[in-house]
Amino acid sequence: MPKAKYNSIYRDLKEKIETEAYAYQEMLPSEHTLIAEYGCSRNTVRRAIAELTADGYVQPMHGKGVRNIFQPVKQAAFTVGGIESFRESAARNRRRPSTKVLQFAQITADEKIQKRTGFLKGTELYYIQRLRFLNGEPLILDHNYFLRELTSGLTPAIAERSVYDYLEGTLGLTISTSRRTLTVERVTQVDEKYIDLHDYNCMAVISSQTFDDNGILFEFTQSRHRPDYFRFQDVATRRRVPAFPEWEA
Amino acid sequence: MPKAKYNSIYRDLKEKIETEAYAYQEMLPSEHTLIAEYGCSRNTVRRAIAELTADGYVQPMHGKGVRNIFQPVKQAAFTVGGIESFRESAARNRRRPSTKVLQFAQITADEKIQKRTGFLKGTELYYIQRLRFLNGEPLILDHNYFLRELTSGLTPAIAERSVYDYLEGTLGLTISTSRRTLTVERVTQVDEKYIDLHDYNCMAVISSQTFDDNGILFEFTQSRHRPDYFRFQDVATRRRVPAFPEWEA
DNA sequence: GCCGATTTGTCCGTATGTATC
DNA sequence: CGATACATACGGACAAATCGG
Repeated sequence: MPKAKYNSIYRDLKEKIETEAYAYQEMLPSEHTLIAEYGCSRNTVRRAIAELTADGYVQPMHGKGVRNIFQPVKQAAFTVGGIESFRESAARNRRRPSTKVLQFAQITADEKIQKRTGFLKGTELYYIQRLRFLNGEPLILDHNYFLRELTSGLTPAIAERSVYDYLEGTLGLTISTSRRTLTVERVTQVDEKYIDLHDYNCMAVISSQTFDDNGILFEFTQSRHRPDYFRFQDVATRRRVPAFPEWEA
Repeated sequence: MPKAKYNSIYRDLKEKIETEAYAYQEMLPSEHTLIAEYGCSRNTVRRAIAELTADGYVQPMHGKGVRNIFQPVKQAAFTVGGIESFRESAARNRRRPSTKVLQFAQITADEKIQKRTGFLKGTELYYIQRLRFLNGEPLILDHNYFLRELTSGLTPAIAERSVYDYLEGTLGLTISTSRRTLTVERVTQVDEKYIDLHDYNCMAVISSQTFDDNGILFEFTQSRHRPDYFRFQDVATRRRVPAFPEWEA
């Protein structure tokens, strides 16, 4: 799908970095060099580099060059940036995924659901509760709410396989932005029933609202992870702080 | 610091969105309109919009316009994107921060520290252990390792006030990228000693490596948060899956 | 269904500023 | 100081998606 030039340059550089064609801390070729190499404009090279920066792969330094700061992840991370289905994320971590559907229902949002999920009261939804296994061990409990209007035809069989494949492939839904919140919550009776928690009394919880390309909220999911199999990674950049004079006093 | 034009447009639009000058789901003015409004080029407007998109504030739709998808956070969030000092983050959440220094030492990295922090064996470091209070309640336990070579002159007094102010202000260090990992870990004896955990037996743990603008790792921090006061937010975007040849047929 | 107007997406070339060496 | 490198900004061109007539 993305055959844009900046994207192919981005992927090419990314692969070179990952395969250590450039050493850690080494400078990448200058923009000027890359322009010649890829036969494109400066803007296009800069855009590719901007994406690598956002990924935490490189660090441009004014007047000096662009430094490779990529370090391969030693330990498998469960969740990293982007929006991924359970199957995609399991595959990235080389684990065998499987799913058991615990509940599958058609419901109508009430006040309580509105407050939790963001779907307005009266909205027609699917509610799905699923247990997720990695290499045969139950580790994640998912509660999904899907907007029926945009996800019609969902079945337990699809829920067991891959909802995202169905939505993107069969229905042609375009998944766009997702707003996620990560918290740590006490275990519930349902958690305890299905997941062997050892002596943990907390779960790592990712709550997310997902929008399609029309900006319509079509999914709310609460994904409850057993702590020891949970890891979330992120790259942040420093922003200059705007100034709050009253603190200085 | 950032007096760049795109940045002022970004901040202006951001404030308008936050103060609901544009309603949720409403379209922003078109690029053409914004160009006239701000008296700048199209690229400059587009760059500001790109930043708002990365923040999850808006969603550009090809051929249609740019939609406002910002929803104010109901519950105070403790940690969101970016690199923030404890004081900055407390202020953003309108809480009164205070800090007690539990340990302050000069150490040399050994094998174990190298493995945990990424500092090579033999590196001269400061090790600081601090207890963080919000509105007088102890909620966070921080373990910091700073590279002495780049952070010389640190004292317990500075550690109690603000290390970042000292590094950025006095030393002129420029903080750049940070690689963070979020996990949930069992409480330690030290956690229990200083933080009233109720019956939680886990902590939310953010481990981060921070680099300066020369790409040098100068800080490793492990920040252990009491679960009920912890919240992490994120906006993700769906990346097109690279190759489905059958679609092209 | 076609066409044209609007809007965003991609790409180019150029100019100027600023930091580094 | 000049050369090199990245940062910002401008203006223009064409493509692709959407919408209304």
